[in-house]
Amino acid sequence: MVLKRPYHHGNLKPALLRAAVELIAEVGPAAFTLREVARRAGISHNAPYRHFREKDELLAAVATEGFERLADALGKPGKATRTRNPNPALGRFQASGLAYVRFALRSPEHLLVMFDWPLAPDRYPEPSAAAERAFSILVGLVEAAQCEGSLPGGDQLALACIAWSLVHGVAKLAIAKRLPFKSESKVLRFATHAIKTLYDGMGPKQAPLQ
Amino acid sequence: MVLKRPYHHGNLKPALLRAAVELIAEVGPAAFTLREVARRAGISHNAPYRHFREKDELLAAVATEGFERLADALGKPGKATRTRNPNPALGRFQASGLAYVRFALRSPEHLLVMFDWPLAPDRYPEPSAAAERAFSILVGLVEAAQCEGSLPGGDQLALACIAWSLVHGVAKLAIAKRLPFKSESKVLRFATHAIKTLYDGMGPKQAPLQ
DNA sequence: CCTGGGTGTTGACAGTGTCCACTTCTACAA
DNA sequence: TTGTAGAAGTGGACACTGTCAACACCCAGG
Repeated sequence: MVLKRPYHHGNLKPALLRAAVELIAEVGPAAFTLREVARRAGISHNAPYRHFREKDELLAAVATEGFERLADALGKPGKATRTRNPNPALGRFQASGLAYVRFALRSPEHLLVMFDWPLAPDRYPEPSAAAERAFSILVGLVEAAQCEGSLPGGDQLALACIAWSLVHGVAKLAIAKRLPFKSESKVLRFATHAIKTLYDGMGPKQAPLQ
Repeated sequence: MVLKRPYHHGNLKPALLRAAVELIAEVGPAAFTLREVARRAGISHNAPYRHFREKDELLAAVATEGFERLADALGKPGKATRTRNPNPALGRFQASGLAYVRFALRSPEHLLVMFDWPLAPDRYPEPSAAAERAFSILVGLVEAAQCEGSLPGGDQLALACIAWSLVHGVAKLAIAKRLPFKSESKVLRFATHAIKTLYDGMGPKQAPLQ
């Protein structure tokens, strides 16, 4: 009795997504190959074209998935946020920065595709839309902290962009192994320090943007 | 009388470097093609192999050139630094952050190769070495500001890394067009604001890293 | 039962990085 | 001045890639 894989895979699309992420984790997005993904999924080199118009569409799906997971990570309160914290909104804001870096360290392959793979935004609007959603979560956290009085009022967008830039820089440099911190915990401690430093500079008495 | 290109190009290597940077500026590092570079330089598809072992070696040369130009930009005092400034070292430190962002905006193709192209550091040590040199300039600026008293003493490395992370994040997000600032001048104004905010948080009374 | 269309396969083509053998020219020694 | 070794450039080949077209399979709904 022959145990053969059926002609139809069943749910190839998610399997392709998983295999793609795995492959990117191994060889990076540049050396990523549609045919190798197909090989790993045990199908012919053309089967992916039944589920994705082209290579970039698969990568766009990976990027979208990444932004959604990032949004989840940013939105989650984080267990370190104490209930007796006098500034809970501030705690969540700072925790989200740490969550950003943690996400990058644990899913570098997603981050690479999300930010380093050039996808024409008009051909693939979904990743951009998911990115907007994630960013709006950050803006919301800034606004909450402003209401709470733990961040200066005024330009939420600028404040959010500054915070985003800092944690994005930490994340990118860390996964490129360009920071002198090797272990995940050391990077996270550094990130905490960086976030605190930036927050100290944001203090309520700060001057407006020019 | 036939006006023909001589069999030997003369100085093909720099011509290839220039053509490579141009092509990357047009299509990005991912779609960058050695054969197209050769075409643009008006030579056969194999001539580049007389000057670069492989495609990655050409890209490594681009990255090295980028880090050297970045180091130059960081080291230059910057015309905005006033001679009557009470804290000249601090001024140079902050100006270097702005120079980082300016460099990214004016040479995005270099920055992309420098940070987003995965080169095995053991096979291509030169870009890493040039990166080290650039980073050490930043550390030097931090130390000078510490001597001057305009930055807190202590862990220069951590301070430099925080500053680097911030401007790197601004630079990467800006050239990926993910910041809500379109013109170069607006991005630079935002970067100035971000740097100032971070500096305010670094103030001399800051707590040590955990 | 039968049939349309979604899913998967095989084959093909142009373009790529890289290897090899070959040609052309330059620089330097005799 | 001449000869020649070797640097610089050429053309062809190979395996591999993304993508297209034509075909095979098989599950749903009539």
